[in-house]
Amino acid sequence: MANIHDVAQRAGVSIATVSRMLSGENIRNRAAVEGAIAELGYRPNASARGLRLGRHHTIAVIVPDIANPYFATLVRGIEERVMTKGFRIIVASSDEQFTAEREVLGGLIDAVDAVAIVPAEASDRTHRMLADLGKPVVLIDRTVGDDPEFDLVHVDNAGGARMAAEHLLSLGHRRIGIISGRQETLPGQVRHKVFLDTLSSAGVQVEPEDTKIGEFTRSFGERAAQEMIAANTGITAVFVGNNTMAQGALLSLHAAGVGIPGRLSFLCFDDFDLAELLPSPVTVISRPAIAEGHAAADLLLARIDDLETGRQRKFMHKVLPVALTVRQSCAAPATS
Amino acid sequence: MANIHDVAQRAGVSIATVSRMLSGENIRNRAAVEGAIAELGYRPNASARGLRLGRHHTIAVIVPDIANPYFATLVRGIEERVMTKGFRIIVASSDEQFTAEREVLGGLIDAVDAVAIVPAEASDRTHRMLADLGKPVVLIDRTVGDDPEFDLVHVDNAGGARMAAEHLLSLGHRRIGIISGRQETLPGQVRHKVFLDTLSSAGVQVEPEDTKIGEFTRSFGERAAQEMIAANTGITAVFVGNNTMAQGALLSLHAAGVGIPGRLSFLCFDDFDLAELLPSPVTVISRPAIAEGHAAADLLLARIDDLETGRQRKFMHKVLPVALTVRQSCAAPATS
DNA sequence: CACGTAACTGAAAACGTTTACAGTAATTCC
DNA sequence: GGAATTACTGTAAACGTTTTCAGTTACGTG
Repeated sequence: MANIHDVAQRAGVSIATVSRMLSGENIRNRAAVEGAIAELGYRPNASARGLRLGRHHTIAVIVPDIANPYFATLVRGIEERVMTKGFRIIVASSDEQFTAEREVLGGLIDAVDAVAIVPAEASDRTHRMLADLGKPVVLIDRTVGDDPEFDLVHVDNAGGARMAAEHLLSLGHRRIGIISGRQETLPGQVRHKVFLDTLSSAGVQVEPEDTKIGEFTRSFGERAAQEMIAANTGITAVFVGNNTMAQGALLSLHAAGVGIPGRLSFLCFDDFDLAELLPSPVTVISRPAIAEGHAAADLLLARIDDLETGRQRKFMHKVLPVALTVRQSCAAPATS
Repeated sequence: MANIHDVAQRAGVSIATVSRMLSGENIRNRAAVEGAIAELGYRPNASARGLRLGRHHTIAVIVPDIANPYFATLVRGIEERVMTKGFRIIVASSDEQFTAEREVLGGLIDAVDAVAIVPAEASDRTHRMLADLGKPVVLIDRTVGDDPEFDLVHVDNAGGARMAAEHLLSLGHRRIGIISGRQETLPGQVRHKVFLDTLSSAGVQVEPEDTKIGEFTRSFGERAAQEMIAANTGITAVFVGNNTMAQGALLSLHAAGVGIPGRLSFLCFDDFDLAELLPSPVTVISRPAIAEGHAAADLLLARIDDLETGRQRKFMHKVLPVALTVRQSCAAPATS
């Protein structure tokens, strides 16, 4: 494997001249150096460059679980965008554990230029940990602590929840259930609150027994739906806070023979594969995961650029639009 | 950010002594060094270590598309396993392009210890490119070139295809269609061939007009199913070579109002989310993506170990079992 | 006590690259 | 022609870590 010394010797110049040419400076005998590089198949050593420059052209991407389709798509969006600028991504799954985040980032922070993270916790300790990294950070979907010390990208949770509530109201639903994610997370809290507030301003209240709050997991969705079925409180519609919980809830409703939308209208935040092929194709608030990844990447790349040019810029808060995708899982409540 | 010089100064020893202690050697004043490390929050610089050692504790993982649920799960399996050995993963999506693979690997090969790849091509040029990397490589699912110069992990394509054929035969199907992936790829070829051979040994032939071969994509699946519907040759069952194509085929069949299994029995290789919730829950050959990732990681970690101990070992070829998961998309052909 | 050995130490060099500084040659201007 | 300026060069040091080699100290044995 050829190094810069080999190239310099072959071209009859110093290693400094080779390096300069690679950095875009003019040199006298460009042809000889280019020829040597091609003949030797030379590529600069990334570790050496990173060590000398303190810049690695690498982004750390931390998500709860790379196998989750939403996060996988988000990562794809980030990858696509940073790749166009010669960057690559290191990926790690946190399993919603702060300790995993801290461990991973501690071990690789001096080999990356910036961090994109879907944080496990909204806590002050996460806030501090991220601030102490001394690298640009973009939060995705969720906030940490109180100070606006990081860039943030998220979808229009409020707008989506409002659309969901209005859709169910417009169909005539008045006894409505909700399955929400953890209230310490931005998506969990905002979707929940805005859905309730929108109903409330139309004079509709969601009862405590019709409210389930827990993890954004499939198994929680299953359990929540099972409990609602068992409680049999007469809800005619349910709003589920994300697609993973919704998949679990659908399994339970199916197993219990609950007809959708005949007995229960069903609407969830986030789309998922084959939603349109289910017995009652699911009405969803759909979001652009790829675009969200692109937006996060753009914010980080801009931040990295700022570091090099010495520019100071305020923290950005970017909100991506969502859309109501009406399929067939919602109908007016049965009159009997 | 503290470096090893800071630690050495604070502990009153040389940097060599600090380094030795970190490498597990005995030193006289261990307490002082450990104390200095803790007080300064010192972590070794990964780039410097990698440069000096030529070892990075990093694995490159190249898959066609990280947003594809199967590959995302595979990557998760790899991540889980290598992480237990202090390794991390750099991920890139090739979009089934050799040129992307070559570009990505060229840029990061000196920053990683090994490569796990689902190659875009079975070609000699891919074989050569991977061999020239001079690092351990494990192929996943697909082979390259002819020589067995790499470790390989794949699922039991032959076993799965055989089970699929036998299942349809046992139900009495005699006019059967097949939608297969590219024949230059191991999964595409083996699943196709063994399915046909199994039918053939029971005296059943698949007609050319009932055979569709193309990309392992959803859109190809859609198109293939559309063509089969339009051809209306009277097939009573179809076997689809993977889950992505199957999802596309299901969309087309649904749109055309083709009843499953009433008019057409449907069976595919690979499972997918919510398969059991479809109007006719899909019968699949299911495979263990996480376990496949684990197996690939284990082979690579063993290879890395070999490099350090100087051990020579033959190339491994690991085959993971698949299973027939019977749901309700297959029935005996209608008698009318 | 003298000698040999084991255990540890620090200085220096290595890994591959970038760049500051001093030097040289060529060009331009007065 | 001489002085100033520009454009380029190579040497040496930097980045943070690991490890070789030479040196020192402590211990055990005859």
